Parts: sequence; C-alpha cells; structure tokens
Amino acid sequence: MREKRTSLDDIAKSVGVSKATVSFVMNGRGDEFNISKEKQRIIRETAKEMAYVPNFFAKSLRQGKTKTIGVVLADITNPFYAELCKTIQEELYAKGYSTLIVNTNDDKELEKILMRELIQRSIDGMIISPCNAIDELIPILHDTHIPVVFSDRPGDENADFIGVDNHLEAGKLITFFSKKPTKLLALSQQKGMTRIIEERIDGIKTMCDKTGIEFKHVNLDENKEEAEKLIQKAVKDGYDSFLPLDNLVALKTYTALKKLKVAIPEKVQLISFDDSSLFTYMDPPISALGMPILQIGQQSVDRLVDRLTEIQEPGKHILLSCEFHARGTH
Amino acid sequence: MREKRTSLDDIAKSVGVSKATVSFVMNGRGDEFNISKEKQRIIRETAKEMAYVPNFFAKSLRQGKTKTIGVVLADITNPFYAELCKTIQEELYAKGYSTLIVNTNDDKELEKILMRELIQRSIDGMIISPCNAIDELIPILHDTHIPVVFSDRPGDENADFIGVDNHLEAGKLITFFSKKPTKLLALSQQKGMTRIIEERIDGIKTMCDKTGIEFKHVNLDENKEEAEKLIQKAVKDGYDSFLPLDNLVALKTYTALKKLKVAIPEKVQLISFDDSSLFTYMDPPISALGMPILQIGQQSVDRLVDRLTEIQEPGKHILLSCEFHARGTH
DNA sequence: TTGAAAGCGCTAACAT
DNA sequence: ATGTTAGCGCTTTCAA
Repeated sequence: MREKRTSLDDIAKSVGVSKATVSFVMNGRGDEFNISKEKQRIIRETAKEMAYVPNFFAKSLRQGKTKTIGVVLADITNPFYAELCKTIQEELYAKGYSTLIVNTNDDKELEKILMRELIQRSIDGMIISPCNAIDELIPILHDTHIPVVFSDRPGDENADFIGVDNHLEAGKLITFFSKKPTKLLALSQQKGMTRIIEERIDGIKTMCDKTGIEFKHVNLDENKEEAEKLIQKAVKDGYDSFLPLDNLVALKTYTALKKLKVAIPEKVQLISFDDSSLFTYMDPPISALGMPILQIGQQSVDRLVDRLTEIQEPGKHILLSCEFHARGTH
Repeated sequence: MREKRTSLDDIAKSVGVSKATVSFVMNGRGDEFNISKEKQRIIRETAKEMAYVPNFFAKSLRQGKTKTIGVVLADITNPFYAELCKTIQEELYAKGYSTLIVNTNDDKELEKILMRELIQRSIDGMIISPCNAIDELIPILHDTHIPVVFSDRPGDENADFIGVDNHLEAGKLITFFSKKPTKLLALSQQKGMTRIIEERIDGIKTMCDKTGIEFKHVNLDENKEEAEKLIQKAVKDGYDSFLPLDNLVALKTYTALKKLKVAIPEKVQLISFDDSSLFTYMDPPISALGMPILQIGQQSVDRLVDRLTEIQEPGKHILLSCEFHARGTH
C-alpha cells in the first residue's frame, strides 16, 4: 500500500524506451509516430501490468487546459438544482469535460470563497446559479479569464444567461386558471436570490392590474403554524386563487389548504410556479408550470463549450419556455 | 480577455526578486525566512495588482497531494443523497479539503468509469455509496493506493463503512406500530443497490416470524395506476400495516391510500423507513424512521481524514442508530 | 536575508 | 523509427 504511483518514466525504464515513446503510445498516437506494432503492444502491456494511471495534473500543467468545468449551485437539496446539476454533469461528460460541483447553500460569503477555489483549480469554464448580485461577483470574475455561463439566475446584460423569462411566464400563468380569479394570492418563502422571485411577482402583478384581479403577495413564515394561520386568513378574506412561487411552497400551501378542508379546486384554485414529481401523486394532483430543466442544463453546457472553442461574441440571454401541466387543482 | 494567467515568476520579475522569495511570502512564510517586512509588503501588493492566483496543479504536482476528495454518489436527485452530499462537502471543506462530486445515477458501468476518472485526478481519498457489488470495484481500487470509505452502502468486511444496521433497524420499526399489525406489507421500488433493501426486508421478516405477524413484501410498479391497484388489493386482503422502504415509496403509498379514502391510522397504519422534510406537512403527518444523515456524513469524513493522516488499521464498520419520528400515521 | 536550481510527470518540438 | 530536451508553475534544499 501507498507505494508511489507508476509514472511514464517507470514504464519507459522498464521497457527500455524513452518517455516520449511511451507518451505517444499511451495517447493513441503510436501509429502517427511510426512506432512498431510490437513495441506498442509491449508498452501497453507493461503499462497495464504496472497499473499505470496518467497523472492528470502534470498533463494539465503542460497543456494549460484541464477539461474541467466548475459548477456553482445555490442549493443542491432543492430538487430543481439537483436535477439541473445532474443534467449539466451528464451533458459535460458527453462532451469530454469533468465537473467540479460546489454547493453554496445560498450563502453569499461561501459562494465567493468557493468560486475562488474553483478558479485556483484552473477550471476551463464555469456554470453558475449565483446567490450574490453580479456586482459582488465581478471582482472575482474579472481577475480570471475563463468563460462563465449563468444558469437559471441571471448575471448582467453582457453575461451569458440561460433561463426563463420569469416576468412573462408568471403573467401567462394567470390565464390558466379555469375560473377567472377574483382575489389572487402569490406565496413565497425567500431564502436565496430574490431577483427571480421578484420578477415572478412583478409579472403576476402587471397581469392582474391589466385584467382587474385583486392581487397580494405574502412571504410564508418558516414556522408551520404561522404559515397555516396565514393561509386560513387568506381563505376567509376571500382569496380564491393561490399561486405559490416554488415547488416547496406549493406543497406547504396545498397541504395547509387540505387540512383546512378547503375544496380544491371548487372553492380555491391553485397553480404552482415550478413543478415537482410528487405533484402527480397528490389527490387532486397539483397543476403546475414546469421549468425546462433539461433544456436549461443542455443549453448552458452548449453555450459554455461554444465559448471555450469558438470566437468571441457578446453575451447572450437565452430564454426558454416553461410548460404548463394541467392537473387537478385549477 | 484570455491573456496568460499571472505566475509566480511574473511577480518575481516585476518586483525584482526570485521565485523562491515570492513563494515564501505568498505562503505566509516570509517571516520564517527573515524576508524584510517592506519587501513582503511590496510582493503582496504586486501579487494583488497582477491578480495572482496560485496554480493549484503545479502545487499539487510538486507536493504529491491534492487536498481533494472524490465523492461518488448513487443518485443526487434522491433527497437522502443530496443531503448526505451537502454534509460531506461542508465537513470536508471545514477540514481543508475540496470535493469532486460525481453522480452515477445507479449505473454500474458509469460508476466504474467515473471512479477511474477521479483516480486519474490524483484525489487523496474517496467516499462512495456504490451501486456495484464490491467484487466489481476491487480491480479499480486495487491499482490505486488511496483510502476509500463506504458511506450508506457497505463494501466488504475489510473496508471502512459508515451507515446503519438495516436489519436491526427494520426489525425495531415493527415494534413502533401503536396497534400490533395483523398483516404487514413492506413496499419498495428497486432501482439501485438491492443489498441494503434486502437487509431491511430480511430484518422485518425475521421480526414478523418471531412475533407471529403475517408478512409480505412487494415491489411497486413504476406505473402509477398499477401501483395504486396493488395497494388497493392489499387493503382488501386485510393488510392493516404498511411499511414503505424509502421516502419516495412512502409518499406514493400514502397518497394512494388517501385517494382510496382509507382511514390512516385507524384502518391502516403506515411507518416509513427513511424520513423526508415533506412528511410533517402531510395530514396526518407521516411517521418515519429517520436516517442519521448528518452523522453518516460527518463520520465518513472523519474516518477518511484519519486514514489520510494516521497509522494503518483494519477496516472498521461504524453503525449508527436511526431515530424514530412518531407522527400521525401509526 | 535572498537566490539558484532541481525536480514533480507530462507533452511536443527538435534531433538523430 | 525513436530519443533528447525544454519547459508548464511551483516548492524546497542548498549556497551565498
């Protein structure tokens, strides 16, 4: 145990050739350099025998490329980000990149620290769903020269961004209610970046103003009893349409409503901004606007890889469409 | 954009000292080498101006240590592993290690590929919840000399393992039902490693045999309608106690039961092996055996770091206790 | 007090 | 057809 790892040189010495020859063979360029089939065979065999594993660092150091992408996630325990993370990793892997994942837990200081760590590791590029505002991130990004793609949460106008038009999608959502809402309640439970939530609220408000719907937004208390009380009061006040702004809040709202024996969708309609695989299991199943997670992941990777290989062009905002899943609560 | 990154040498040239001096100062060993305060100040300032970021690879190459741990996860979209992952990363970070996370998606071939990739990257150690049986992994692990800790899912007797005694915990679970079960149904939905699920089933079976409870285990169909039909039949057949073997199956079983208007816990009791934050939001809230996720994560890291620094000792199996959360379904 | 130089493992230009 | 060698950026021993 714990002997030194086999190096190129070890193999070279053992076979009686030079490091370069071994390097060529191990990189599949033996024929290109006219190294005899027999010698190639011997080298490959010896490498296997000696359990040779190329040192990735030495390679990267030499080539100045790491084929590694850093992924900075806001909250890996949030199913949305977990799924996004999975997609991004699969997609990058398919394109020959490895992934360094870090979870900031929506902690602004930690985010900065982890980003710096990633940069130290000579990542070739970065995909990030930031919790900091862009101004905070610029000093960090400025010192490095790697391309960065913002995913789900935007940076600024000049930075690549893949996500949805929260304002627009939230507005559209109103039109999906079967009965036109009289009084509409949007519910959130802020923790991370408020900007995309604000856009959603703003989108709803704009549409409500236009169509003459009374609208209010509330922030749910972390305390369960308080949250339930708030929802009970809203029902009493005549709110007949509920619009939770992410899947967890949706589940909480829904369960509170059921506990209060409010008939869904007869007395109160509910549509969730943000879907969950659990929603179909509920009774009635929860209607929801699904985020295009797969596409966000794929396009984030595509965009980054383009940046890595192709000519410069200004930052682009790619806005994808959500898909409404009509189920039983609206 | 895309100019070369500042190196130690750049700073040395700019200040007019040698690389060594800069290296000492940047590693906080300036005083140790009696480098004048003034020179230290200048070096540090220049480094900042030139946006110097040390090249982690060069450092690792030189030192033969990467301070990086590979974490191989079975399914990052499963809340249990997401949470475990988060804990492990936080814990490692606190101890000065970075984390390379990969998600195998319970794909046996992918697991092998990703493990090899991690090893290539000269990780110092590995934490893994494997989907392959240990025999498949040994050839990979054998060629490297890094310590490996198995987390949640065991390797073999000689390998470090942190997890729970599934057999024991499952047996204990039976005793928590308020009314002694007449007919007990355990439900699973296999995807990944069957071994720990089998241990749970076996634990339940042993205890049922001992206490005279009629027991059956079923594997839930992926198709929702089929699954519901199966549960309906079980109720009709007189099963009065349900024991889902992970949190997702629990949610599915619970919802099916509610849809069938089966009174919980009056007509049917339900306890889930494996908790979820959602359970408290249900009505009635779901009783569950909680996995000690935090402790598994912490102890896995502790164990690995011990291996990394301390003397050799034989592999140890650390078995942690689950905690029962009595809520409204039993 | 500071500098010079070797070497970690690898690749690629340049020699033979 | 294969070997030699110069670095990639860093740490650290030895010298001055």
